[in-house]
Amino acid sequence: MASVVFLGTPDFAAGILQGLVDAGYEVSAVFTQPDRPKGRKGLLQMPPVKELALKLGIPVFQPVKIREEENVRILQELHPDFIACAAFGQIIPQSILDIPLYGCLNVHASLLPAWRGAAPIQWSILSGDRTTGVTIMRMNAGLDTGDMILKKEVEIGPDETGDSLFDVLMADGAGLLVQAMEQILEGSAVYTPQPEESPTPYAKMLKRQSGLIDWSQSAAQIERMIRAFDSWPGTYTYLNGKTLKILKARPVPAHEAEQMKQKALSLSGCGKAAAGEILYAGKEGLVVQTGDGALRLLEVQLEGKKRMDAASFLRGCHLQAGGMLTGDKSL
RNA sequence: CGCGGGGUAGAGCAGUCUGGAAGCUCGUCGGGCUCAUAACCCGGAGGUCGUAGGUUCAAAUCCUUCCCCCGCAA
Repeated sequence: MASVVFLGTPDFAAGILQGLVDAGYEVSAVFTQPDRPKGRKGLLQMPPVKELALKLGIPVFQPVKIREEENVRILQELHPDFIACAAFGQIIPQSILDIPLYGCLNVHASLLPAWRGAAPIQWSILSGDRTTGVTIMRMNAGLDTGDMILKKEVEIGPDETGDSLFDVLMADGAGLLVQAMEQILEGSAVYTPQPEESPTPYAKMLKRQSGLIDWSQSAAQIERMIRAFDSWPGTYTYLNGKTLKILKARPVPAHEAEQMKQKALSLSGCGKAAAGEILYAGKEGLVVQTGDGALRLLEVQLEGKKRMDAASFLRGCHLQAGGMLTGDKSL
């Protein structure tokens, strides 16, 4: 059986690694990011890939920079048939790409050339794509621009979240990677160059702050963001200066939204509902005005509190129509 | 010792500063009103106030120990 060196870091990568091992490949070493401080006590925590590798008895390397000569030499001495890479988090230099006999393969969670970059899953949901998928490619020096070997398309359901899509693409990606390796070994693999231009913007890496809700966007857009960013990086807004995470929401049908708006306006007696204004808080849930349409919040979490459904939240919070959710903590 | 919020009835909270009868909203159970109801009215059940000590005539409340949950930062 061919020998493989695996490069990867998060859960997604661990799933791929498991797939390789299950398929019977001899994984001679794993490279992953260094342990990082995590959690409230700042304890060092190993990346999921390291955890799995240790369990499987595979040697683990955690270079800060894999491109350094020492690591290149280690890889050379391993004489891998393949290098398999999934969400490693570091750029792989040409000197390493040249090492494996059959090339350096990457599992990328989009249908390339769409959504090149670090967060393809979230970006595909966020932008409202109906489908996405996973692509196995032979890596080159560019960023997710290598020749494609296999692809699998996956539907994005109306309730799809970043997490649920991760699970699906991880399983499919693992299977597809194994399949691609088999094809390469028997010489039947077909390498398809990517078009130079991607049909989408770059899937930029997300930060915590990416999850701040802009209430002037449409209800549909915000709802997609909530699903796409679940569970990382999550979405949030501010209520009376406190962080309020929004975990689940649904757009309100137009006619219903209009009714609530009129009622809210007659109560407040002034102007018109602003984006972020709470139109309704009561038995029908918690409804917020957006730039286009209204959004019903179904599950929220105030800082310091547990996540809870809107009804529970309102019981303790005594919110009223007219309150504001804002992107500014000081308001 | 990174910063901070919290653990009170099945759920969500108030009460803690200024010790002195265990409360609120919802749910639940029973009854009533109603053509009817998730609406309204009346009544009931349900809590070792996270744990272990301490102070006190008296502790949810003050002091100390420990456990657990959560937000931020990294």
